[in-house]
Amino acid sequence: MKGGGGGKEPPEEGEVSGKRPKRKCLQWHPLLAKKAPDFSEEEEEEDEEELEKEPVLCAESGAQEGECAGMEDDSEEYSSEQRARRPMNAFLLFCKRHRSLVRQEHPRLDNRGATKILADWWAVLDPKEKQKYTDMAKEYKDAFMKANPGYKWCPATNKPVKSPSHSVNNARKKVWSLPSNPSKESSVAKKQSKTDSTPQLNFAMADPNKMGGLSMLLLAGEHALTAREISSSSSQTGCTDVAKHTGKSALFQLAEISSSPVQPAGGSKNAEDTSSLTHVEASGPSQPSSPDLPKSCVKSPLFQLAEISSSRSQSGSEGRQCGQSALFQLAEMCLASEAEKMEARSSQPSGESSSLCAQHSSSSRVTAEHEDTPELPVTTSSSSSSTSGSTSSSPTDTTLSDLSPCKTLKKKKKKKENKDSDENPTSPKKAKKRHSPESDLDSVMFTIEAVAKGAWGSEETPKKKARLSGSESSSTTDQSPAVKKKTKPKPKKQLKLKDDDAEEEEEGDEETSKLEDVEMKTEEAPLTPKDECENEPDMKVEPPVGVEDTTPHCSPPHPTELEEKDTDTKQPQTRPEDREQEVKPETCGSRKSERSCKGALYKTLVSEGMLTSLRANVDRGKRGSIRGSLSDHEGSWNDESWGFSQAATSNPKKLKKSKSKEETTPGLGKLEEEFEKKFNSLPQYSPLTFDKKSVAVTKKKKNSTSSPPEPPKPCKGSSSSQKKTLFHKIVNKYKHRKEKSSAADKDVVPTDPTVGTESSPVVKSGSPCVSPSPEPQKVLDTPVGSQKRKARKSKITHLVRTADGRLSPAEAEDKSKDQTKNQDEKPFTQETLCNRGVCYNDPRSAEVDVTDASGGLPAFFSLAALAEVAAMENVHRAQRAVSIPTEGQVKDMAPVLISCADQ
DNA sequence: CAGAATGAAAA
DNA sequence: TTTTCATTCTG
Repeated sequence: MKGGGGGKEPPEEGEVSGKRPKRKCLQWHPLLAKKAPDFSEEEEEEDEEELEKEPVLCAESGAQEGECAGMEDDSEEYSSEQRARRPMNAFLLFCKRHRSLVRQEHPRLDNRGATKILADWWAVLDPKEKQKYTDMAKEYKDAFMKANPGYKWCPATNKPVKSPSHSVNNARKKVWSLPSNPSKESSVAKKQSKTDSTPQLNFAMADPNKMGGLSMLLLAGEHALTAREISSSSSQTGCTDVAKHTGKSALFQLAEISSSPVQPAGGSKNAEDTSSLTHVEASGPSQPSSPDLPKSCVKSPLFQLAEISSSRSQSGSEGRQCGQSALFQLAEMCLASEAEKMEARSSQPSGESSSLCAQHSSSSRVTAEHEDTPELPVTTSSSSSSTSGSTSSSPTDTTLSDLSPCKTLKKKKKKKENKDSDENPTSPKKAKKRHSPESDLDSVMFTIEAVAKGAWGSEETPKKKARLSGSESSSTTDQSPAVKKKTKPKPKKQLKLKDDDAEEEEEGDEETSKLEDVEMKTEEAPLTPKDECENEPDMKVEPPVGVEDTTPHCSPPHPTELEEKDTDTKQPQTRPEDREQEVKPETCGSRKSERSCKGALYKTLVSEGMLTSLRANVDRGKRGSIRGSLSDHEGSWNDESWGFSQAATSNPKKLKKSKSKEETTPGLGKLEEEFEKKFNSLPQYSPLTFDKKSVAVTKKKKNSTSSPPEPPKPCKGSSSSQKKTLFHKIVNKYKHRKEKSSAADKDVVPTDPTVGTESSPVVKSGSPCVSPSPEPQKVLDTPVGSQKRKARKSKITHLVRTADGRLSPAEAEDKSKDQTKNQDEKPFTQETLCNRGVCYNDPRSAEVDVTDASGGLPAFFSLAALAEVAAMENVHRAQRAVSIPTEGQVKDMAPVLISCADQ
């Protein structure tokens, strides 16, 4: 990463200090390194990763790293990173997957606290579930090792050994990327090549086509264009910028490709699109590349455009022009057949934009675009639809295609779907949506701008959302996006955006478009066989994304939940888009440097929560919906997936990076993607389950039973019945734990007077049920700080325990903490149960809740108690947001309550 | 940057 | 057995 070929340094810390900068970097692939050098910080990593892939390809083709990979990796990346990060263990995977949930539940809780909770959860987790994570971790590790044959866990020691820079670096790189391996290994391993090769190859395979093709195209185009650009043609201008960023574009492409996790099929649409694009290009500006592009390349054109736009954004003035040009290009591409028409149109816009370029104009446009925005999605869908006629059957379609490419492509890729069939259906829709030609242009522009801004990620996310939400989302929009936003459980991520109240309208439009997309997606989904499973889950997940939890767990409350979900989903969707819109204007308006703009925008978007929310939602959704089913299929992920992942992942990366801090998500390279996929497939347990568990535990503890630990069933399964089972399991586990901890229990406090309070933490926005908080209870039950681990030196201090077994001061402290937590958390537990059904949204009502809590439910609540709680929650909600009718909620809650009671 | 957790690997 | 380090991110 860091090093990336060219300017890699930039990236993170460059060499960071000797060791790793700490950045969060996931294990993205080193491959990317090449490209991005210039770019900035955030993207750098991503880009690099993406780029890496390319290199990888090269490497594969040749000796491996040969040039690209090897060089880059070795010299730069390695040096900078040194070694890949060690693969996460099961627990870490679990943490990664659930941390967001925990945080949501307990917004105030800092990570450490979250970690503790997670540890508790982990402890409670059923063996089966745990096993899943363990297996995943193992796979991950195995894959990693394949990639990095000689990888040593402890670099430090090793470091000294080799030349500091290289050897170490090598190790460091991301394991994932193959290329690195070879180089790394060079010293060490000689061995690896073969095993590694396979995975790598996969990478390479995917990459080369795409990457090479794209990059080549881009470059060629750039050159050609550059010359022209200068002249003025809008479209071409874009190219020039592109040239600089080509690398990036390549990355993007990769990313996109990668993003399409699963199937290559996605290419099909792309291919068509590309073809259209190619035509356009050919007709227009640069002739060269387009024809060559393979299907895989197809996307590339779009990407290129996007990239271009992005690049332009980065670059200052030129960038602007470029951006416009990019838009034009896109339009052109789309229009391909209609190129002429398009050109005419484009020319106009281009003239405006290009001349003024700038953002000034952009701002105005943006506003206009907002209106149009809805179209975009539509367009996207349409684009996908137009499979057959690469050139684009109708102008409208073409336009649509333009927009869509990004999104559609990604989606498609993921699915791998076969192109045509899917596309066809969609196309009609697209056509519908498409407004006037002009609008199309606008939309295109919009998209481009978005891209430039960094919306890319956002765009993607929206897509996902769309996908997820699918039918659901459609309805949802209305509700109260505002509510959630406001609520924002977690301040940070999700909601920065808040600003956007006004945007709601837009959102609605967008949603509609999204909906369409969704439909498209849905259609597509079926197509892909393998993916179907995954996809579906994903789809589901997505919807939830917006929402906090997916409901699976909470089956009972459904009605309300559903509504809420919808709303939630909406929000998320809206958010991103909103964000984009908002951002755009801002960024556009005052763009600073291109890059900064882009990065900033992107970040903002992400930070705002679009990304995060997405991620979180996704996770939840997956976990909820998928849970059981998905978890297992990892199966092949090692080689295949890796390969795949490598190929596909890009999107996520962006997200990650951008968000990296926040969520992390995808970011990785292909591997990562795969990894992520798998990761996502891992069951996510809703807090509820834990809560229940914890609750149960607490109760049980009291009882003292000795029930065996068995775990009942993993949560995965079904909701209602499962709940109970889970509950029991949990209880059992807890018992065990408690037994272990024995003395500590006291603190726990089964009762938790506070119970009522916590709902707020959940905040999360509305996540309906789930999020709420299981943790607390656990905390309560278990001594929070898991003292399990021996204390490390440093830790030891606080651990002191009295001989009695009672809390030592230290423990007392812990307990106190716990109590505090309890207040926050514990209350949740009970409430959570209720909540889950209820779904409260209070964003942060913790305070309020507390008051409520004072009322406190008894540890176990009677229905009445629950009802009260629910009522309170409702009230809160009403205050905040609104949307949810209290009465209705209450009704909804009833079932939930009942369920709780049952438990 | 420490630290909270768990786990895997290395010393 | 003890250390490192993987992830995440607040303070």
